[in-house]
Amino acid sequence: MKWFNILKTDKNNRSIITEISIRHKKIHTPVFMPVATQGSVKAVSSHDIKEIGAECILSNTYHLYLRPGVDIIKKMGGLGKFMNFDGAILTDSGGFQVYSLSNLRKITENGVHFSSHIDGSKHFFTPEKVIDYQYYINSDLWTHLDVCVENPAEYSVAKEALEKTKNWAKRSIEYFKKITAHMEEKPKIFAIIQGSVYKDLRKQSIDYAIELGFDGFALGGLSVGESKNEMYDTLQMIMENIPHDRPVYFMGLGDPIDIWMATKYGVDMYDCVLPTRNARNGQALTSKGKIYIKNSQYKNDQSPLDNECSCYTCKNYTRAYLSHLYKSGELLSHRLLSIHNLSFLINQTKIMKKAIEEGKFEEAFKKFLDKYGSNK
RNA sequence: GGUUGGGUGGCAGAGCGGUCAAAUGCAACGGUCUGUAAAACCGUCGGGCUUCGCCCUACGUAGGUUCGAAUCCUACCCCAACCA
Repeated sequence: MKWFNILKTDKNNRSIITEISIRHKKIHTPVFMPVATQGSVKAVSSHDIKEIGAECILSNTYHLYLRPGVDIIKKMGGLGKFMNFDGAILTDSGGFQVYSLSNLRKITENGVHFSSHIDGSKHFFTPEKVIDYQYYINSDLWTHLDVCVENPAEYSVAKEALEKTKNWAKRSIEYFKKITAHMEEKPKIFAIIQGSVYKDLRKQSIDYAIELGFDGFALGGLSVGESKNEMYDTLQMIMENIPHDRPVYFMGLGDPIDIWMATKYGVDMYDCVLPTRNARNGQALTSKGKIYIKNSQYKNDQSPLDNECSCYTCKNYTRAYLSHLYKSGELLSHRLLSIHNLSFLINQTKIMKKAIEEGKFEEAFKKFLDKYGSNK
């Protein structure tokens, strides 16, 4: 049986629903994957994650390597057992930390030298080591070490980053094949597509990923400084050049409008810190747009965060209470807002699936925008 | 009743002749966040305007000294501690 199955495509655009089967777990796309950087979707328990309906979460090799250490995770039976989550787990390679911790690292041909953001200690990541670490973490979907550059990037800078990324991709998949050869239930590995906003570079990146035989495409180097229009243009160009015979994952996308848009272009998978981070910072996503729960207008508001939402938070608590919790610095506000925001995004993907199923994606998208508002 | 120390913006609390519409913190108000170094960060915060500046009202109250007072003097009103 194939592990990646296309269930339905919309006639008028590239939106698509698929089913991914990975090591006895199923992922239905389009899918939103909550981010559990350090083996925890911040503020929510694994029980909450399941209840929210997340089929897959994303964790981070770099962070788990530094703390608690991948050896400990291995000893605990892998990350799923460690954090008591039985859904699928995708791990980011640490490539994003190459970008976000740019002042703490040095890239060489062979890998990346890091100073730990925790204690300053020195570490060296190679493509092979990162594969090893994911083996210890025992995630289901792996990514290779890549070089992510901030936008806007000079062509030469983007090209150089891509060259390294390609080189590392090759080393990664070769080592991946070796290390997973004995495994009965093999994980899958995604290529990270780089190339900034440059068409020839992106094309080259895609072609090379196909040539090397990666299991999926992870679109990197987007939503890292470029304008929305540039991002959409680049995405469209990428999607026109990508064969959809394997999953396409847009790394780090979480704005609801962006997810709708990317799904229209054919993307299957998303992850983002936005719903959880913004929840902790007092912002709730609703079908009528985002709201700041601390704003004075909500302190007397007896309605739920979102009338159209049936998450645990919306079923049980008022905006007035959430406003009070947030302003009082009560930790419960983080949990309740995180549960809601994650539920909101996952619910959006459900709406998308249904619409694609019925061949009405465009209408559903328009309906969403009409209510949500097209202002960011 | 006496002595001493105080009364500063919503609160706490600096300032003790001009650079003060008044530090700082909190509160309040608004915003940012896209493969998490984030329960973080950024604005605004006396009023009014023709708003990269100007005008008005303000540091308990009322007078006074001074070119100039939140800052010095006098009286009064409060508050705190101590002494009768």
